Amino acid sequence: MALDAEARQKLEETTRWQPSEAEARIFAEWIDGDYFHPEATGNAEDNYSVAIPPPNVTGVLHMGHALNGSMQDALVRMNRMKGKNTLWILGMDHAGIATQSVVEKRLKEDGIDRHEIGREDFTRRVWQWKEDYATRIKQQYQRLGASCDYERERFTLDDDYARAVRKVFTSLFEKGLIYRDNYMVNWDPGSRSAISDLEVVNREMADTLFSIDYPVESSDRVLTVATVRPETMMADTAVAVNPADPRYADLIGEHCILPLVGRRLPIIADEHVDIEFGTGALKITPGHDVNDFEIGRRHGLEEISVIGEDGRMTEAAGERFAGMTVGEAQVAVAAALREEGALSAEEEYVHSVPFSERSGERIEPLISLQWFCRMEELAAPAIEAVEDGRVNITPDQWKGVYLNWMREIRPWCVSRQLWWGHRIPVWYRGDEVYSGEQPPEGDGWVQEEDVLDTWFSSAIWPFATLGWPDETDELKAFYPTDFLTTAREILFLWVARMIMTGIEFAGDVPFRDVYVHSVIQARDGRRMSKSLGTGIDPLGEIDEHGADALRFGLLSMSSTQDVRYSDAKVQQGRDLSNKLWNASRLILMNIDEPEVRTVPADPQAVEDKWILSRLESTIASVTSLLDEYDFAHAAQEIYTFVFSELCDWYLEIAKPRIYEGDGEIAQVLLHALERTLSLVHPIMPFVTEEIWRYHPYREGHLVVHPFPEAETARRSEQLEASIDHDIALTRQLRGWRDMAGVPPKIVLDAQGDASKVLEFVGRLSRVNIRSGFDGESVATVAGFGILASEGLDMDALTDRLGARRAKLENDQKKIEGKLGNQSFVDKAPPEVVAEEREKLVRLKSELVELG
RNA sequence: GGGCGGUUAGCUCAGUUGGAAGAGCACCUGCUUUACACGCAGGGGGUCACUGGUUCGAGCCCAGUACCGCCCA
Repeated sequence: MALDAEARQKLEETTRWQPSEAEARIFAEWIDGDYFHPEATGNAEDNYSVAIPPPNVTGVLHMGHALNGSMQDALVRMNRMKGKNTLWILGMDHAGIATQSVVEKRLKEDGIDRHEIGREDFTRRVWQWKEDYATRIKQQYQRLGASCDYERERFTLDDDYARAVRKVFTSLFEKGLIYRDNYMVNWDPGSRSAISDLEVVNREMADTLFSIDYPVESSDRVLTVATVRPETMMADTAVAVNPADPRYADLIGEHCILPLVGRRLPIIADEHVDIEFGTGALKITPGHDVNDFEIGRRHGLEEISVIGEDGRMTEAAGERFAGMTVGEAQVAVAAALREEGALSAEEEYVHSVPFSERSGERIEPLISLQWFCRMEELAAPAIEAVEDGRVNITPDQWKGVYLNWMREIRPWCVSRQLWWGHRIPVWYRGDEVYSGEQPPEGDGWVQEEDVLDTWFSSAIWPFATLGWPDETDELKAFYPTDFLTTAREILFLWVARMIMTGIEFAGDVPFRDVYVHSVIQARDGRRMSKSLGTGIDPLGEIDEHGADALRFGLLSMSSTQDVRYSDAKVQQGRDLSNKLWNASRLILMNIDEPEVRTVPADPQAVEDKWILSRLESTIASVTSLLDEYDFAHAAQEIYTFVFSELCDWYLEIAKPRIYEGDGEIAQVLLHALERTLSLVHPIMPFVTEEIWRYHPYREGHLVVHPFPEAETARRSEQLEASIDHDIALTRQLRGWRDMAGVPPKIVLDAQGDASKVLEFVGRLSRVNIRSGFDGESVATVAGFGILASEGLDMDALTDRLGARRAKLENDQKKIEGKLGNQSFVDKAPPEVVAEEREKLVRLKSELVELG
């Protein structure tokens, strides 16, 4: 099939790849073709599936999603092209605290407080928000080209999903792993909720360190304690010293008196106390400090709370301070102590202070009644799964990080004092507590007000999205999934928990491979963040350079370490898409479809064999790089092949035959183009699909075209080396011309045997090589005698030849020194020594040529 | 405080088992070569953070120092 007139015209006038014109149209074709929506048939062993890390419905697509999506899509597309039944599960996360707070903030701008409108009305408004944002996020993934199954979109608060969550909770409850306890939690006064350890960020802060004298009972002595939080002293229930500290050994078991309050505090001994810090005596406040809480539990101390959930002092703080904010109380307590003469020192102290990642407020450690999940039993098999390789974590170092954390896992506080989320399936009636998937029978039951931590529902994402707990066809076909790519910051929050629940509830690990990708930082090396204003909008980059360019750029800048966003890499991607487009124009506009589509196993032209060998080598290496998740090198291999080998050399070498209408080269080119497009498609889907539209072999969309499998029979290192030699000669001649200042238009004459090199050497270097010229050659280059010509600038040449000679002589000296070293010759492997000798020979012959 | 990672060309980054350092961008010199100036050809540019050690040979291995970053407490 030759190009029809319309197609030819389109190719002729489109001299640049224009992503904005094509991308939406192409994506619509993929959707119409239903390529992303597989039947739930077959089994997970043969099929390929990936569950997207569900983006939060709080925001829009950011660079992290774009990177993550590019990686997943590359693998998903490659496996789909390999003919596997492939599913990429799409969905969003309700993101409890985050979503509730953005909606709350929005309402506040309209002067609405959520407590005024009530739980039901509030959550209805959040759902409305969710609908808007889920639609936007979905469209943004489509802009990126993500080949998710848009018909199987899931949300962590859907009815079916909620059923799965209740089932998991109830089952853990019945196993006794879920329990309710008064425990120290990270209280976030901003969201008025407990949050998990993993949602706390520590920041360096300068505070005042107060030294307070606690008089020892029936003695003249005082114990001086140092604290940054004097306002919590009303909750002190002991003073602790280190048992190994000789200064206080005699006081252990005695009591001291709490200033301002007058309470008797036992003086206890605990290993935790740092002898070096302050005076070595520590006030113990089990109600308001994490470490003190544990010391208190060890010694059976009373737990007093003087700070309420609103961040204000309670009645228990005494009427002098009750109702004050924590900050106000600190000032008031310090003043009162000063008045009493109990404050012996104040100094500045820099330490690390916990803040809520969500609300940004300082965490108030409080004791409160919360639901917890005990983790050891769930962690054990999840540790094993990584140890024995059923789950493989790449890069390797993260495996160790995962294992360390899992081995020291702590109870997980799963309750949150929010409205937006899965309401905990527990009901109370008097002292009775019931947990079940459905409300209990009978009257008088009241459901728990709290909701579950968002991560409790995301923890079951890979199987809950497939219909669990029902035994669906989807589960059978697509669980476990194959691959998960994630940012390392959610390795514990999310990945570890999925492995635990997967094993516990779905009977198998949730995925085989976890790839922890790098963080793309802002151009200046800072973190990309909305609040810093350092974010780069992927949609803006797509508008400007095209989705293929962004995908290529992100993949090639990704690495095992954090990297700065590189505009140059995105431009490289744009250049590559343009190059593919134009190389294809050259081929498609000048070549007619051959009668036979196959390419001979042994084509006549050596350059044809060469490019086919290079193509198959590239296919082999790109495929294996993608298999080991080395996206950056895969992208670079493709770039080098297309630019350097295919375009700069092969197409230039082949041009005369292209224009002559050579039959064999038509076969070679169309074959090479078909395979190149297929190879590149997983990384740059749009431009390749668009080019494929014009390819005479096209029978359907490229998105489902077979992915090339490397044909080893076409590969020949020997052949590659021989063409590489002629390429090197060409470059040598070109370099010499430039050195000699020969204008590009002038064709030089050179004395030599043209049959010893391929035709292109003379053509591409613009040197007319033949034997039998009259006249003397002025220089010898690569064995050819260059004849005098009007274009030669002999002075410039002499200067530059001198420089070249100096460099060669220097190299020669180095190698001779090496070979003169007896122990090198004796001890180095013979092939290394031989190589050095060859190098020396080459250098010497080039020096001779220079004259 | 514990752990991990980084320091290579002006910039951003690669460097497989130790054999003498690469890419892209930027820079310089040419080129309206009928696929592409988002292009082509040629070129300059590095005490591989520092100090010791192992080795015939170290960017790579070992020990230490400095600075930067991340995770956990």
